[in-house]
Amino acid sequence: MQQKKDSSSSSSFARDAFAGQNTSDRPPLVGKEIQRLRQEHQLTLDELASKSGVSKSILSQIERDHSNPTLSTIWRISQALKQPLVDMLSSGEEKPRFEHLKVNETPVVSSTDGKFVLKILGTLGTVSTLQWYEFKAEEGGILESESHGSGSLENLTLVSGKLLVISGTESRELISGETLRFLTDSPHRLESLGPEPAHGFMVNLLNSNESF
Amino acid sequence: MQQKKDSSSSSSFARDAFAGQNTSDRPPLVGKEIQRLRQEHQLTLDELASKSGVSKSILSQIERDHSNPTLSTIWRISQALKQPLVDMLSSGEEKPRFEHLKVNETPVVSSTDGKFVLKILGTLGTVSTLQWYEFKAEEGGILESESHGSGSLENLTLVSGKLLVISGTESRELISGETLRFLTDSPHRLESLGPEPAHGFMVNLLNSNESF
DNA sequence: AATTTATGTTCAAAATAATGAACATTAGTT
DNA sequence: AACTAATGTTCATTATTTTGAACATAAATT
Repeated sequence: MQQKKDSSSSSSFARDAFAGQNTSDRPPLVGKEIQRLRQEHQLTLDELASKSGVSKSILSQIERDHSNPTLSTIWRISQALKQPLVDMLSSGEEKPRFEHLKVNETPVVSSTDGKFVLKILGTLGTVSTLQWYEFKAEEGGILESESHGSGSLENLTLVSGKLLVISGTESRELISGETLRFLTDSPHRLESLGPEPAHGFMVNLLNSNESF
Repeated sequence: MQQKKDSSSSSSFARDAFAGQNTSDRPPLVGKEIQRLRQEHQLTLDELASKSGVSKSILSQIERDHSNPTLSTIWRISQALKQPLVDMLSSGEEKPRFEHLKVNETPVVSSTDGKFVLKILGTLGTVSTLQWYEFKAEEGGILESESHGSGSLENLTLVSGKLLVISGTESRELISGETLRFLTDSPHRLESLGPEPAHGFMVNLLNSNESF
């Protein structure tokens, strides 16, 4: 069962040359994204190949969008890069429209007793889909927040101190240097456990997925 | 690599029998989900085949998880069913409420001399449009970047230290507590002026098609 | 410069996903 | 029941992905 094997152009899949923004009438081009992630993790093709179990050569082709990977292949790569498969695919796809998203609820940040201080570093445009903050909280400082709407995601990185995070029924304890991401489609709460003040960084993506 | 063309079980991919919840150590099983969507739309295999351009027979196999579809195949199906590709894949995957990155799991990038260290905090879901970092740079540490594309915006907040920012022909000096936003549609460079190490956060908005 | 070392790219072969036609099965009609 | 229409499954073939090894290229070392 062989046939031609045109060696120069390889598969008919390759929309040659570039891997720009997906204009939404073609499957997403994951090559650039995979390459970016691999390099961020400081892995070579060989290393990623052995981590993921996907051969080096096909990795090379996928990164250059010369191959049309199989679901299981993409999945194994995403595992090795510790990246949710879905995120890897959505990178090029429909870019989050920052334009008009209905803000179903303006996030209310309630600082209880002044022990929890939020510095608002930035918001994107007039539409609140993205906000980021620096926070400092002395021992016992508490920040309680309402739901930010379904699909919203909070990203915490702790520089120093200890922080207890409760979302829904679950909770986690964060120590210095760690990062935690969690859904904020329900009320949640941050508490500085001390003894030294908690200091960190927070990025909120609101309604990032939409889809409803 | 062995083969054997076992005709009855077809590919080695099929994890036989069921397509239940993905326990997250296998690629997602999309069969059930695709079948559900097709039936919701009241389409027969023939109809979906002609709408999607994917052959009826492979549709049948995919629905029963007897095949390991190609990215382009899944994409064509998702288009025909008017379903965001990403949603189709995530159906089975139970998304963890929390993603907890321990200290040594946070990807780190550093300059060649090791004086400028970037911790990559987030690339979730928005990968190509939004990235954020924590950085630490001892005196003399330098980070040089290419253009991030037109319309890209970089946001720096300095927690401590002094930082020189050069973008294009302009430059600014940042001191502790200050925030700077600037366009990164040209190569740019950050330099820690010391004497104490520069420490801060960086948020990059890439190519946000926004009119400026 | 010559040799290694590290990294990415191509090549022939092998595994397997995709196709169209034949087959099977069910449901509806006469 | 027998016939037909509708739907889904299997089969042989073809088209492509995937692999491992050989190759290319650049960077580092002798």
